Amino acid sequence: MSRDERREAAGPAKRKRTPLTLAEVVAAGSRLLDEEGVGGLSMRAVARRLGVGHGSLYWQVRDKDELLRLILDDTLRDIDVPAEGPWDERLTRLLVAARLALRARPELIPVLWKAGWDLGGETLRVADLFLELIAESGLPEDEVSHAYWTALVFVLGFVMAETSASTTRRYAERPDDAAERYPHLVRFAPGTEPELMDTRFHFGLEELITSMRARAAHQDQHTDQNH
Amino acid sequence: MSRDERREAAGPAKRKRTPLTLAEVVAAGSRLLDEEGVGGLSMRAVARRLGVGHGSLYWQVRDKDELLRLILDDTLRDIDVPAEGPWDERLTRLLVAARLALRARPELIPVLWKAGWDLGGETLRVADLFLELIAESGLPEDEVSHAYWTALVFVLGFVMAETSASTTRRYAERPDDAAERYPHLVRFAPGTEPELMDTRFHFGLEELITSMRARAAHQDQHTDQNH
DNA sequence: ACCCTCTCTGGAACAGTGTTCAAGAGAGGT
DNA sequence: ACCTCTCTTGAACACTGTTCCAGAGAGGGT
Repeated sequence: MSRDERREAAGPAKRKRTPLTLAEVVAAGSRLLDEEGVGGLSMRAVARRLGVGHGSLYWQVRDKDELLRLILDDTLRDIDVPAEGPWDERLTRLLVAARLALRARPELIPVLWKAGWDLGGETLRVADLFLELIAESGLPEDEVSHAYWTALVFVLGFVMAETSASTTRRYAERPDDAAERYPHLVRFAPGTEPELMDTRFHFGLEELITSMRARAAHQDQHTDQNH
Repeated sequence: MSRDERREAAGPAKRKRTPLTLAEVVAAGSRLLDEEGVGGLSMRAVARRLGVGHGSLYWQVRDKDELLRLILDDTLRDIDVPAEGPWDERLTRLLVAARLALRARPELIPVLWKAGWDLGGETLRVADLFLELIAESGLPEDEVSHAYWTALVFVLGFVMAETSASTTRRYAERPDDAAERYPHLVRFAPGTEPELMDTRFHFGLEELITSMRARAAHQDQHTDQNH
């Protein structure tokens, strides 16, 4: 923030090379994350990609952690939702968008986790929108935060599970005595084909929203009785 | 596995020091994880704690990843459930136990994640038990795996969220224009006191199981009509 | 008793990491 | 022309995981 202001006040200065903006660093980091994964995202690699000494990055960014947080915030920028419409439809859209955004860069989930949600403006924007939609459902006030957690946790956990390298399917592939030791795993071993994951996501989402609707209706009934 | 057999076949051999078992390495790793966190859990630190050269560890363990997987498996060992009783009660117990076990060592969640669930015997045992209890609910067969995912994802995401360093509460503490920019966050900012997290966990769990019961009942109805 | 083998140890070495720092280049303002 | 203040650079530091190799030392065979 204060760094940006300094930068703007200084105008379009030209140093040896064009002066290396924060945006460039974040962009390079994002590209590197997409192409090489977290393993390839080192400060030195980012610098190399920008044709810059690795020490220079620390002028734009305090930490590697800060860089990761900025990349996360940038990733959440795309998440949005139509301004009008029924709350349940808008909430569905929001969670679908969140799933897609996180799934594109699942390595950022630990960042979101470690940082304790105390992040950039985009993250806060999405969280606020999230709460707005849930509050709109008509849930009793003290249940809003519960529903928020449940939904948040659902998306986070889901993306984590679906981006898991290999999956439970492997249980069934165990050669030896798998069928005896883990009969239910072998019987129900859940597949992870993309279409299946999609239906599973919407299945869980629908359950979430249905339950919210039911509680909200119950609340309405109560309110009516009181008037 | 094959390493253990080798070890047993060789008998209680005495080398320079007592011969450094796999169990010792895992135990030292676990203690280190508990006391210092993931950051303190380096191969060299484990070796130092055992009074052993760091190269020696690689005789017991292929990787640091393998060590982490063994620690995870050890952590899940405590998870169990009474053999008798109604499925919903047993499932509740299982998920509560899973929450507690993971919460004690949340740093292992990424291990579970990266390893793609393809882990040690304890992990498989728990997953099998998990599926058994869900299947017992009477859910239609193709919905068992859906419910498994939903519940799994709930526990994983929940522990992740609740062990988040700081939390959404901080939103409200933003000094400047937070109330204008994030009104819903400020209004509903969910606290994270331990008791609150407990009720939230059971709230979500109850919703999960209620929805399972409803679907199972629906299924019964269908079955009755077919007979 | 010898010796040989095979398991295991200790420590050096390698390539990599994030971060700090002193030295200095190059614009902007005076 | 100067000085200042921003920014770049590459070396340096303290780590990391992993590999490798010279050996120590016990067990079994002769």
